[in-house]
Amino acid sequence: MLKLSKLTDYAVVVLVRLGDDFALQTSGGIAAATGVPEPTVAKVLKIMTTAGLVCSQRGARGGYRLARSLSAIPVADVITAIDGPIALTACVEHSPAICDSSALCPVKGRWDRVNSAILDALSGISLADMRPPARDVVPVQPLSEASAMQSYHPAGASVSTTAFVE
Amino acid sequence: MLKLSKLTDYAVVVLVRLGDDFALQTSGGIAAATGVPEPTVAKVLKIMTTAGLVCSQRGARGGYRLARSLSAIPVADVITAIDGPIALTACVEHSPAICDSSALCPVKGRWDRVNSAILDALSGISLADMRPPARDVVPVQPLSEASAMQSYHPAGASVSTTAFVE
DNA sequence: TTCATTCAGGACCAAGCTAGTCCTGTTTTG
DNA sequence: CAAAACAGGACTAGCTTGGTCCTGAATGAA
Ligand code: FES
Ligand code: FES
Repeated sequence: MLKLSKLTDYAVVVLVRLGDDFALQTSGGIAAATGVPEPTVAKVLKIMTTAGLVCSQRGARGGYRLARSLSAIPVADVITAIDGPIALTACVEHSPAICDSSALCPVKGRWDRVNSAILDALSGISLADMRPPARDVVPVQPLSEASAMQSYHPAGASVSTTAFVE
Repeated sequence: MLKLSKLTDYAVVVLVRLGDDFALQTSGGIAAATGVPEPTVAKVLKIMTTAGLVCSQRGARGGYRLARSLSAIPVADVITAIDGPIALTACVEHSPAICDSSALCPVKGRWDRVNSAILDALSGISLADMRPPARDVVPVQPLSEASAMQSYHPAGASVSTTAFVE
């Protein structure tokens, strides 16, 4: 369906939030600030850490911090981190899948163009571009447990619903 | 995973095949010519007909024919026909889904730019560009110069599926 | 030291979607 | 009428995603 996974959507929200403050922020704090469920925030941040987009600090008073500035993180990086390499079809290079019948295929190698066009588009937009123009930055909550969570639950924040009618 | 559905891949193969001949072609014949399983070809063609990309002729000696020339069919149209409107997230304009929490969402409306970048990329490439090199006369339009376009990897590039193998 | 805190890394399961098949019409030709 | 081909769904198995949870390791503070 040419859609992004929900986690990617969450990731952008979380990363943008991280970009609001240089101090270490805990996953719980981010969850509280963004309204994204804490376990999900944690999951996203783990992935982001593995991908090298954020740095983590363990232990008490630990937390996360951006590894680079928002403007240095193209959207493509976030997508790649979560969804894996951008490969529209199994036949683009870098794709993990291998085509058995490249000899027969009439469109062999032809998706690469399309794929790189999209890759270029996604590489040209950074997370800084995803940040709200002038938004009231919610101050980092030191520790207050994430109880008063206002659920942001992107029921629509992502592509979940299936009401796609032309 | 930011991937296309398999059917879209099939559709391109089938449409390109249709573009090889102006005569009516039956789904069975196309299946034989492309190696795509006949039921799948039929399914794809039905969808294409509904979308108006091909014309059909019922009855004995019936078949399918392109409604427009390959060069007049952007890849975006095929994707839209099969996967529905291109909407990376539920929050892009034109998306049928509605975001409940647009008031809270930190990245509200920010995906639109990403989405249209991709839409532009996909609209700028036509099926004629997807034809095998031998018949490919139309140059691809550059969308953004990001670069070193990744040269195709002839080997290993391929659509998928074992169904292609006889 | 000992403990609370916080991240790391998976395992796990339910739900939704995709791919592929099949079946029952309907239209057209001969 | 019979055969050829498309029209339009219904249906199911399998995969992927989303979301939760559990155990363990690192860190800092009491
Ligand atoms: S989640 Fe809908 S506006 Fe962002
Ligand atoms: S299907 Fe693999 S090269 Fe086209």
